[in-house]
This record gives sequence, structure tokens and C-alpha cells, in this order.
Amino acid sequence: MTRRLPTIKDLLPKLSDLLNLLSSAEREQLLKDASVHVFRKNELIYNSGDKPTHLQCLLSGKVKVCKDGVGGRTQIVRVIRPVEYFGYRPAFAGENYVSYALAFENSTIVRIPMQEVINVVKENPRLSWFFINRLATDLGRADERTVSLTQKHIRGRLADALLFLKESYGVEEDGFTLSIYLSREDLANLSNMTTSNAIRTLSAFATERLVAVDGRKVKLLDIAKLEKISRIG
Amino acid sequence: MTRRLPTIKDLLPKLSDLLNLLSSAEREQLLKDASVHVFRKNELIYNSGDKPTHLQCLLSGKVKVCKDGVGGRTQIVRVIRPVEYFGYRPAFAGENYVSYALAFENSTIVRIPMQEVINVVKENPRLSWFFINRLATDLGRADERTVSLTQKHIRGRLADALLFLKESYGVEEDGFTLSIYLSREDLANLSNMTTSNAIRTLSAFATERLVAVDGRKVKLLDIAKLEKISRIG
DNA sequence: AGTGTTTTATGTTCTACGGCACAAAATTAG
DNA sequence: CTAATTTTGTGCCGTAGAACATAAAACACT
Repeated sequence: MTRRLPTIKDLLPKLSDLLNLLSSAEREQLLKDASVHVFRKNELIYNSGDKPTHLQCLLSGKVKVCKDGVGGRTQIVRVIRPVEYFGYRPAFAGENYVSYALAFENSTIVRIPMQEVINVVKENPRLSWFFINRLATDLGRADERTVSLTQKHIRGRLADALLFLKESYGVEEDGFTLSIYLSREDLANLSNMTTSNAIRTLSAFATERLVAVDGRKVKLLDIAKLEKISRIG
Repeated sequence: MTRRLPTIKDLLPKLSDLLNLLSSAEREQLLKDASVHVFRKNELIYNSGDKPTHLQCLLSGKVKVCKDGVGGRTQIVRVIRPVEYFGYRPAFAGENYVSYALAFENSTIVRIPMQEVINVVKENPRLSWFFINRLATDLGRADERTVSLTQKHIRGRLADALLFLKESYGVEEDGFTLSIYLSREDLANLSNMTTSNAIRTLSAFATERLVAVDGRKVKLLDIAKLEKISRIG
């Protein structure tokens, strides 16, 4: 079977929620140096300390954005789904990356030179609004997350993580199975606990019939109950 | 002694980092319905659930932005200093407030109708950039904070809080005393611990000569050591 | 198939920190 | 000035959850 890298032209429709905001000249300006990259599972997309030279758009696959804390423990800060733009925050803040991004699974990404994006942002208020809206939404989520992760107990945090994954990546045709298959360790890093506790708590949920587990496949059987656990902490 | 409410005209210079980005017509548009408000210590500036009808600018005083978590425990999410704009995030995200703001001490605030701000933002990329830059910076801080609060131990979190207060509000003429006098409870809510533990840990810092405490006045005696405690968690 | 490596699972121990109780001090109210 | 309330300071206890150990299972690689 022959494989080819998709060209930018193939992908235009997927990028359109951003590109539609632009004049054709602006579109040209952004796309002339855009490039497509394929990352294997667990491959590093950008690293902490790197200069944010490119706006990235995830076309297919799944990506996690992480930060490592003091004890070497890793926190998954955000997850990216297709078709979502990411990697722009530090460029807008005038910083280097303070997080790193890894492909959960094989992923295709378009990279657009950030300087061009900034040039257009500084001219085109519609594009500005696009980013203002996303940054404001993400900031709200981040604050919410801080409170949840610091105040809720383990069961509440795991329930949060499961519901969050459903919202982020959806479920399979059966309507129950999370479309993303995470290791217990990733699940732990998402909900701020140790791997052992993620395993234990997920087992507990399984015996309580809140979820059904088959390896890395997780079926969410009782959303209402999970939401309640999330609410009461 | 007679007191009068300052007029918008008096305050124009203080608002200037934002207003300088605007045409005089735009400036007029924003200021025509702007108003000045004075809040007493501990007074509520906006509440969770409120509609974000106004962009606010703190002219004098100090303000805390809080969220309450599941156990009724309060988390101080952000602190505002003069001259800083706040209260705009949910408007840009299309949400209502999910936090509430209280005056730490008597504070003066200018309120500008948010709809007018949005109208100008959607026309003027320089103003857009102003908010993009701030939102991006705040989002970076929020992520950093999440990791710190979840992973560092109590001493690290309290050290963080003290250094953060120094950075936010500065010190008095002696070069050591924090310019903000916080209750132990506020200190606890800032660093995600119970009031008792804030008291205990601050006492420990005092006996270690890292700080000197006199009521609510806190002198930071050994910044380097505090930074180290923050770093090692 | 066989061997090494990573992931999952479970039990056991240990401790950081929350919860609670109470007293002293400080602040506010009347 | 006195009473009431809030804040600060300490001690003690209980426990959620981390740390560690070990084994079984799953997976990867020759």
C-alpha cells in the first residue's frame, strides 16, 4: 500500500474555521510556509524551553500537553483533538514553551510560522477575536481545573478525568466506550494521582458498575453517577 | 475633610496603557458610559454567576478574585493591583462570571461597558493584541499554578504565596515588609492549605529567620532561601 | 518460542496534612 | 468599658493518599 503525506491543499477544508476569517491575501501569507508533519505515537511535538516558532493545528490523532512538577511527577495540562489549534500561547505571551506536547497516538499536524500569524493578528481583528475567545475559554478551564485538582478527592478527580475524556474525544459507536485508550499512568497524570491509585480507583469504579474496563478500553456505564461523584468531590 | 469621588477626567492618565491604543473616537466611545466606584474593604465587586457587563480597572486599592471549591473551601485565583484591568475573561469567552471578586482593602474602580469594549476590540487590532497578550500570560500563570498547588508541599506553597505577594504588591520603604497585610486565612486560601497550617508554617518560617512576623505584617528576610524552598517544593 | 520490558494489579507501610478542640489575643459592637 | 465576635496560636488525632515492594499479565523484540 503506498502512503503519501497529505498536501496543504488536501487539508484546507479542515483548517477552515481559522482560514475563513481571512482575506485571500492573508490566507496566502499564512499558507505559503505552512508544512505538514506526521508524528508517531509518543513522539515529542515540542519541548519545554523551545521557542514557539509555529502555530500548530492537529489534523488527525490525539495530543497531550504536559508539565513536569517538582517531584518529577507529570501533569497533563490539556489534551488536543482534531481539528484544534495549539502551541500558540507562549508566542502571544512573549515566552518560550513552558510545557511539552506528545502524540498520544500517530498524529498529523500542520505548522504555520508564528511570526506570520502574529502579523496577521495585528492587522485582522477577526483573527484576533478567534484567539481572544479561545484563550479566554482556556483560562476559565484552567482556573476551574486548579480548584478541582486541589480540592476534590481521588474519586472525584478520576470521575472528572473520565468525563473530560468523553467530552474531548467522544465515544465509539456503542455510545459508551471512550474513543481514547489511555494507560493508567496517563489517567493518573490527568487526575493528579499516582498510577497505583488510578488503577485502584478505576477498579473500584468497575466493581461499582460505574465503568467497565477491558484493558485500556473504558466504558462509561453510569454517567449520572460519575457526574455526582465529580460534584461532591 | 471633604471627600469627592474622582471624575473620569482625573483618572485618564491611569487608564492610559489601554486608552493610548485607541483613536480619539474609540476613546470617547468607551468613556462615555464609564463610571467610577468605590468599594469598602471586603465588599463584593462582582459575584459568581453575574453577567460580565463591564470591564473593570482597579485604580487604587487591592482586589482578590476567588473561587469556592467542593468542600466550601475558598481558593484565591488571582490578585489585582493598580492599575490593572480585570473582569473581562468571561465576556470574551461568552460566559458568566465563575469567580467572585472582593476588595482586600478600600478600592477605587472604573467600570467600562463591556459591549463597547467588545465593539472596539472587533475593530481595533491593537486593543485586541492588548487582551491577547494578557490572556496568554494569565493562562501560562494559571497552568504553572495548577502544577505548583497540586505537587508542592506546604512549605513550598507558602513560600510561593509570599514571593507572589511581593511580586504583586511590592514591599514598603524598608525593602522587606510586604505591602499587603493578609489574614492567615487569606494566606491559606492563596496557598491551598488550612488556616491552621498557614499559621503553623508561617511560624516555622519565622523561627527559621526566613520571615519576621508582626501581626499581619510580614517581612521577607531571606528571599533566596524562600526561593529555594519554592523550587524544591 | 523465548527473553526482556513495560504495564497492570494488589498488599503494606508511612506521613503530610486536614479536622477538631480549645485558649489567648485582637478586633468590633453596643 | 464590657460583651461579643473574629482571628491567631497550639496540640492531638485520624486518614487520604503517597511510597515502596512484589507479582502477574501484556507486550515488544529477536
